[in-house]
Amino acid sequence: MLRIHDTLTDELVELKPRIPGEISLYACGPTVYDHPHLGHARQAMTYDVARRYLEWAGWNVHHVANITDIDDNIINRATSEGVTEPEIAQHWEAIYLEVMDDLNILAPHDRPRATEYVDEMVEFIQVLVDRDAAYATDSGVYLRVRSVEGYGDLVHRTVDELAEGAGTRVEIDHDKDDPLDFALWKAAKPGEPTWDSPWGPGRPGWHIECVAMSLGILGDGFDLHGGGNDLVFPHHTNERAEAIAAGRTFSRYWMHNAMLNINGEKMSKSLRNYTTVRELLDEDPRNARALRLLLLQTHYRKILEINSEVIETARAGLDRMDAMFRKAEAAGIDHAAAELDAEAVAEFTKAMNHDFGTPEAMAIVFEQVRAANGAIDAGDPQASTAVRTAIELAGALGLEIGGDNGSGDAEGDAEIDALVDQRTEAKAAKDWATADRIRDELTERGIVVEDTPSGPIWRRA
RNA sequence: GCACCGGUGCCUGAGUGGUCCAAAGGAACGGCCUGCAAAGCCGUACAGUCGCGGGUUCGAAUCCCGCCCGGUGCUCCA
Repeated sequence: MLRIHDTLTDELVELKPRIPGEISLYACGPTVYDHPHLGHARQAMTYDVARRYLEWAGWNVHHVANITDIDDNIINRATSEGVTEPEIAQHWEAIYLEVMDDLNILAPHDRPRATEYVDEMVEFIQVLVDRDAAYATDSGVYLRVRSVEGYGDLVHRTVDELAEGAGTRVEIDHDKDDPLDFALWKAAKPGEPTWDSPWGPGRPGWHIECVAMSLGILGDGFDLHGGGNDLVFPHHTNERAEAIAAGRTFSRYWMHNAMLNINGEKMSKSLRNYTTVRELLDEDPRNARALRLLLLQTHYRKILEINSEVIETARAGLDRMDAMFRKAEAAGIDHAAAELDAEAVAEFTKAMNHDFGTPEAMAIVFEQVRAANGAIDAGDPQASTAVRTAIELAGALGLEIGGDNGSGDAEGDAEIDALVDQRTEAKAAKDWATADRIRDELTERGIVVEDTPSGPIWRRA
């Protein structure tokens, strides 16, 4: 039984899919106008892990993640750089996709773009206008928020409580019937990209794209909608309102991942305290896996303090897993065909079925790593099971054990192999001085030599 | 101002009524292994009890009340 924390009810509930055995998941994607930062990586990875686990557990998952390629930020950036909006969007989308790939995040089954769904959005808005849930003014089309039953349910606030906060906006938005109302369609302003509509040329307003795309691709009553918890209000609240006002059934469960902190504060664009994913990967490509491990060791709904120190820590944990893998390979253990440890698999599944309990799941993986190391040292034939189980379970969450930095066929490896052989010969002759000199030389070149019962193996530090 | 979330060992962090005299990873220390290392394994200390004070309960890190501290959302600003 799969249980998740549902934002709407604020309770741990059993996820009962619309179609048995199948889960439809819509995860909000980025607006492409700048470098993705670590917060975007956490968001994407949260749903990547969820999707991978569900698939591993035998569910048939339909994962949709959009690209928002038209909005104020894109227009502003295009204006300031003197280029067109599509140029900005295409440029940053390509970078986003590249970064996601580097992070080993699976491409969603569908990745719709907002600008490809404008017709559907217009049709959707027309329905809202026809139902008198929306009204047109000179500046655009607005949704009557107070006509929507349970508008603030997702944030657990009443409409009046929300209105209290929005009160001071009345004057600014003089066009609106009610300060809470928000734009579904924005009338064209000079120099902005526009599309035709029954209300004149303009462009999509708040979050209508996600409604059109999620319902368009996944259909009414799809299972799960996710995103960062900074989207709960107003973004997801408004999406939900639009769907309800149109008489549609929107997503039936909601999950939201927590933010990343730097020095105790939320990482965000406006605070300018973010690290881009590219910076992290340029520092060391292994950081892609280190970041995944770090995120897995923290529950997705908990704020995580992130800095170079905790990344280093995660990398050390990763080294431990990889060392186990190298040792197993060197010992000639045939783990690929080995059986899984049924008890560990059961515990892992139990942890994951409890609101994606990845920290517990990873604890189980590490226990298998320790068991594997011990068994390999002892020459225990059970070693292959532990090795296989660790690799399998980590792999189910997208973490590849033994993924990189081992000895291989890269440029210069033959030379290192030769040096390692020389050291082995010196050791055989008990010429410790020569052996240590060679090891020092290797160390200087960033190579670590590890002696095992089946001979030396080496890796890049 | 309103609301929400969090405060667990040196660090990152699991656990949300008994199986917890509190997982896992990292760092530290000791032992084994090694020619010496590295890696690994074993063990130890650090949480005298889970921010503080009350309460509920046979039983609380876990529930309730109050307080302190930190953060976030709305507001403001962009």
